[in-house]
Amino acid sequence: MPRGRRCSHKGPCSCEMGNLYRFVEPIVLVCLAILKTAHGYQIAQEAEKLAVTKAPLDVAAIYRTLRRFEEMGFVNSNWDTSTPGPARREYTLTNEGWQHLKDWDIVLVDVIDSLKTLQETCTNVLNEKA
Amino acid sequence: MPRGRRCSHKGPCSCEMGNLYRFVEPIVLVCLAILKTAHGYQIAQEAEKLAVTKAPLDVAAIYRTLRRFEEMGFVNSNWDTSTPGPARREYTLTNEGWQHLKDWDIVLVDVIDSLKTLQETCTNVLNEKA
DNA sequence: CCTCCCTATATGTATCTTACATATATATGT
DNA sequence: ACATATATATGTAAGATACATATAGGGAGG
Repeated sequence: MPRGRRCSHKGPCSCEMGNLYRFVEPIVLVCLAILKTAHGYQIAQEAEKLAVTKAPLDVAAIYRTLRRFEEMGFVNSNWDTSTPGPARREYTLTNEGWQHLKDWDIVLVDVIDSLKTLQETCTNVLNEKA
Repeated sequence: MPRGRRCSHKGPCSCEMGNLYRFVEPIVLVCLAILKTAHGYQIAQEAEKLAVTKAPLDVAAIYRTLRRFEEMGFVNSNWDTSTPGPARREYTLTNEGWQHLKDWDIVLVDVIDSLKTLQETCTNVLNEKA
């Protein structure tokens, strides 16, 4: 989001801080792991619960991530035309996809730990000044 | 960092996960708040303790962030030629800069909270599969 | 003197990611 | 007929990272 852009969320918001990483990749992986088989639109809805910022994930980013995952061998897909409405591309995780989720789990633990240190340092230096 | 790039860090690493956000902006602000007055190179060294990923912050990103902060009114700067060696551009936080740090503190708390939820969900779904 | 390294700032640019707009298409409700 | 929900896909500008490169002052060692 363009820096300084006004959004509808209350208080200082991640939306105004520039293009913060949205963790689309691990969120899509977790949603697929939960749903076992899912299409993009369904993942977009499930992902709202897991969004890292106050803004919902961009569906375009989700579709592109899924296509990239398929190129990388993390998911398999096939068209589902059995239901009424537009056709759905159904995705399921491969073993490589599950492994990638495991890797992300480890990385997330590291990132959270580092962010805690940063945030605590931030609070401390603000308190010292006041 | 290019996706899948090998790095020297042990185990699954944020370096291999694509261009993860490095939180350069809040890190530079915190370093400035700690050091009161500092130049870019000094911030780069202080920032290593606070880096969110295993890789140190890109010094180029730090210099560009400082110039942008000045445009935005978050810091003031002046050249320091009193010491031997190359001239240093000394930065100090303005009141607006301190306020921006406060905003980042709030955003970081939110982001950490959301990431915890994501990571816990990740671990749970991995355990359920195993 | 020359080379190497550290200090210090700055720019160039390819790639990645977000943000948002837009296009296409099927089906349902009013 | 029209709006809305479902569903996927592409286009593109702006933001951010990753890494290379350029410029310069100063100290250590051969």
